[in-house]
Amino acid sequence: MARRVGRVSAARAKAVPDRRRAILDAAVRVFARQGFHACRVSDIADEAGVAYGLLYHYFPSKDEVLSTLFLERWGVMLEMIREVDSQSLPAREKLGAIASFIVDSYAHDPDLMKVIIVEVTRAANSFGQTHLSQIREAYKMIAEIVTKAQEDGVFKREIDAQFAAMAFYGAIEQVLTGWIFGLLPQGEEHFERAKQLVVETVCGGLETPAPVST
Amino acid sequence: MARRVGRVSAARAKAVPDRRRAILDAAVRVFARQGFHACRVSDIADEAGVAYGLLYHYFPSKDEVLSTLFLERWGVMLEMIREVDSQSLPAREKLGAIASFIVDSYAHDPDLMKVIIVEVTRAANSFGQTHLSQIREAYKMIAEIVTKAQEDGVFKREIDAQFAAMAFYGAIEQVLTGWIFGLLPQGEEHFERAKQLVVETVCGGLETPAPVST
DNA sequence: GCGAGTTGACTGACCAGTCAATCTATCCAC
DNA sequence: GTGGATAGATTGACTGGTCAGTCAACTCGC
Repeated sequence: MARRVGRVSAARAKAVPDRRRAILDAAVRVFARQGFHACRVSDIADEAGVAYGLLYHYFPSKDEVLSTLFLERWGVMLEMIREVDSQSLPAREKLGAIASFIVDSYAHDPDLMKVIIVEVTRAANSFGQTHLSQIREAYKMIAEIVTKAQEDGVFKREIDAQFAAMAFYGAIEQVLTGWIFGLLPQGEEHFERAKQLVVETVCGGLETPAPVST
Repeated sequence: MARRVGRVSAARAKAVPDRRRAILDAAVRVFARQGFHACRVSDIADEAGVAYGLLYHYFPSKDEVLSTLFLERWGVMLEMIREVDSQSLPAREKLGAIASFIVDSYAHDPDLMKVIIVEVTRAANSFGQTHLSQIREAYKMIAEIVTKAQEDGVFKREIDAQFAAMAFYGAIEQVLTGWIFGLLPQGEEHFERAKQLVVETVCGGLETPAPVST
């Protein structure tokens, strides 16, 4: 964990290349290109321009490299959802913020999101199992937003919040998957549109028919 | 392919155990339990109660076993969608039939659906790539149903049909994933409810606000 | 000259796929 | 109906290649 070296005045940080970071960044590219199982540790080392053994200086195993990548990013997302959740906003905007964050994450670093989704989030037999509690945490918070909206009468009560959360998250992830597989057009405007569409579609189906009366 | 032996009068078929089938069935259980990459070919042979080498008598490779399982089932689904598509039904009912079929498939053989989803449909770097055209075919037909409904004015036009198809299919697959991961309650009544919820949610969001006028 | 950082050849385990041997059902010649 | 031939089904020990992880040696800044 303790990455700080305390050796230099932080200003000269550039001069000391962060090999650990280089390895993580290289791993993202390699995992995205070849997949976790299909790639060799030497592929990561080569991509990082680093000796094979150095990876084991910074990480105890190949698995741990992927886990680190996942936990880093997923942690940011959980924090973001928690942040959004704590504010008092309409459910539609909360869900919109979450959709935005996920889509922006993809737009900003498609490889990383591909790796997280393909190798962790959807890998029910390997890392998905290992990090189930983290993943579950996200679903839980989304479900809470839905429950809250149901209590406020904004969302229909007959739709189970757990299911709604799954459907919402699933819709987003599938759109990302569409981009990952190259099945859906990408680009700034498509990303923006996707955010709206997902929220529009899912919230449209969840909201009570007559938003005027009570 | 030619499984017929022509040796017996088909009535005594029971006496001739279908090893090929036994291997496929065993593979489903093993893949579901351990995952494709984590299991060994000998695990499949053991589970099928068959010698190691026999698997290679019926299949050219371990990969081919999984591909066979996927193509068998996915083919049935494509045929079913095509069938539904050809009838003249409201879009909501068409999508409902598709959701029903997928959920029923899971209810009927959870292991098989788990394998198909986890190891193929969502495996962007391995089998998902290999069978992309098959997978794409399903998305395409769902998108066509949406397009048709948009032309009829039943669905909003501002939502891209491709995206809608992805969101719809993604919502279902995520609900299955919830069951697979043990995050969502299972059982006959939950399965029935899930069908309604997915259709209700997604169609609710896609349909034009005022279905009365026009 | 100390130690963290770095190197890459090597090892041990694992496992997909091969193959020669064995088994069994069916058929035919007599 | 008996023996033997034939071919497909079945067996499992073995091979070859792969690759995660180890470790002894080297570098270099302080």
